[in-house]
Amino acid sequence: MIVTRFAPSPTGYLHIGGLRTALFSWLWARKNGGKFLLRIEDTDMARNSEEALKAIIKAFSWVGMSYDEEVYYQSKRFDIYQKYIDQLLSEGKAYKCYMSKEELDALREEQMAKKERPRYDGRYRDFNGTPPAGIEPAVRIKAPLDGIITFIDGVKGEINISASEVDDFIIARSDGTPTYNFVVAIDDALMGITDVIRGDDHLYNTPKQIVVYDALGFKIPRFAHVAMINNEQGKKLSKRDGAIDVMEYKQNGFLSEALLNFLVRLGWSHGDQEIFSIEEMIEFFDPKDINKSSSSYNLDKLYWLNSHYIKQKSDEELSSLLVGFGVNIVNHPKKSIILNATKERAKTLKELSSQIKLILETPSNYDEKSFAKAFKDENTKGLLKAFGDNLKVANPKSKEDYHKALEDFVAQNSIGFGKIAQPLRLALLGELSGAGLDEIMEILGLDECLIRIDNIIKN
RNA sequence: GACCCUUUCAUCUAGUGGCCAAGGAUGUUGCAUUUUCAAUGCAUUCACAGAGGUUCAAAUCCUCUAAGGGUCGCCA
Repeated sequence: MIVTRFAPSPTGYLHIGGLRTALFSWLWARKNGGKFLLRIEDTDMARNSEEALKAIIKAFSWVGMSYDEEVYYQSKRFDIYQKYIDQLLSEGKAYKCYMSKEELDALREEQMAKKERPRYDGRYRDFNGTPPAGIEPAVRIKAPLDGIITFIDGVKGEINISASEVDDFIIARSDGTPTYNFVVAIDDALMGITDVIRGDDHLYNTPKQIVVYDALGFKIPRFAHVAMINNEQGKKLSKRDGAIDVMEYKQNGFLSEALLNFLVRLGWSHGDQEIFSIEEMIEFFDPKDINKSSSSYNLDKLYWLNSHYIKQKSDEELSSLLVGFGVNIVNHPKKSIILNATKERAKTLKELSSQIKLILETPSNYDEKSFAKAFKDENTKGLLKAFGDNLKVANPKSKEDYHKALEDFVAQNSIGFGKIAQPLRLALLGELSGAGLDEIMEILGLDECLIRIDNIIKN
């Protein structure tokens, strides 16, 4: 059984980098009929934010990634960790360190000055004298002193880190609370995680966690470290960058399936295929096909994907999605004509909603430049009026009727289509570009068309 | 500074020694279509980081160089 997990710390919003590794983990579990767990890494109480936690769960539900079992909170599992700290202490695999913060800083500075990699020097590793007074000790684990820590990374291949690079790191702070690398290893082992898929900023935590696995006699899972996503400037995505908060994509009118499709192709591929339904992602995903190199994201492709998925959506789905963008056509009798007229020219739901609003709302004013352009010919108003009169007589019903009315009018007056089309569009939409005139008029109906034509003539 | 990772078009990528004078997609530009804007179709543009090896043969293997990234907390 494959068990994967996503283990964010609730210190910021979920950004697309996190969403992508979560997606990879989720796909791998679903593909194998395994489990995908959600675990909140909140051991550092001072830095937790309730809001951030809610945002993460909200984002998960938006994209439709379901997790198994309940959400695990590390802050509720301290007694478990304590047990293992005591165990390691009594087995002599961990020890108390009485070094003060100041001493530690001094040591680090000294090592930096000598151009060495800063690391704990092990001074309390075999200490059995009288501890200094007034200092609450932290607990450190005994890391191997020599040799090489090796693991096979599912993405990068064999990774070798010499043991001298891994110091006796702290597993419990002086206030008794356990630290990240310790609890991650314990939880992953206890929860039976078989595949740890995470960002490669954790690559260096892996040897530390292996030290914990070994000390506790746990089985080491498979690791797959996914390279980072960079921003368009090729720099690391920052959590503070509001534009990349997952929920902002929703607010900006992106469909979750477009975002997921976009993310799955960032660092992963399946031949030349670009469009993946969720089912196909699950079917084809394999961590072995994840790229080693980091990638930068490119909004153009997301827009392309998004318009693709907008066109795929049913009228029912689209119209209910649009409610969130201030357009309610759920029960509109001409819903499907409206959507057909507009969805081809919208890259986002936001754009779609404003296209629809343009049609549904009677224009109250006209852009000066556009007006001047469309009405630069003095006869234009007269032409529009004549067209309105013709319409009244023709009494068109369908978009074919309207089309015929237009054609007839152009033929009768021997003018180019553009002569009437541009002013008419401005009259109907208040804009010079947008949906086809036939469709717009069918949606509006004869009366509203005449009102709008009349309005612009009076302008 | 030390250690680790990475390097194919502007961007995402295919590619595991011959099928590659490098394929797909987005973007660009052009043409067609059209009442506008789109959409669509067709075409166009653009890359193996560099230098040395190994080999009959290298984008693919090896070495070095360069550039980018990551990590060095009683943060996660």
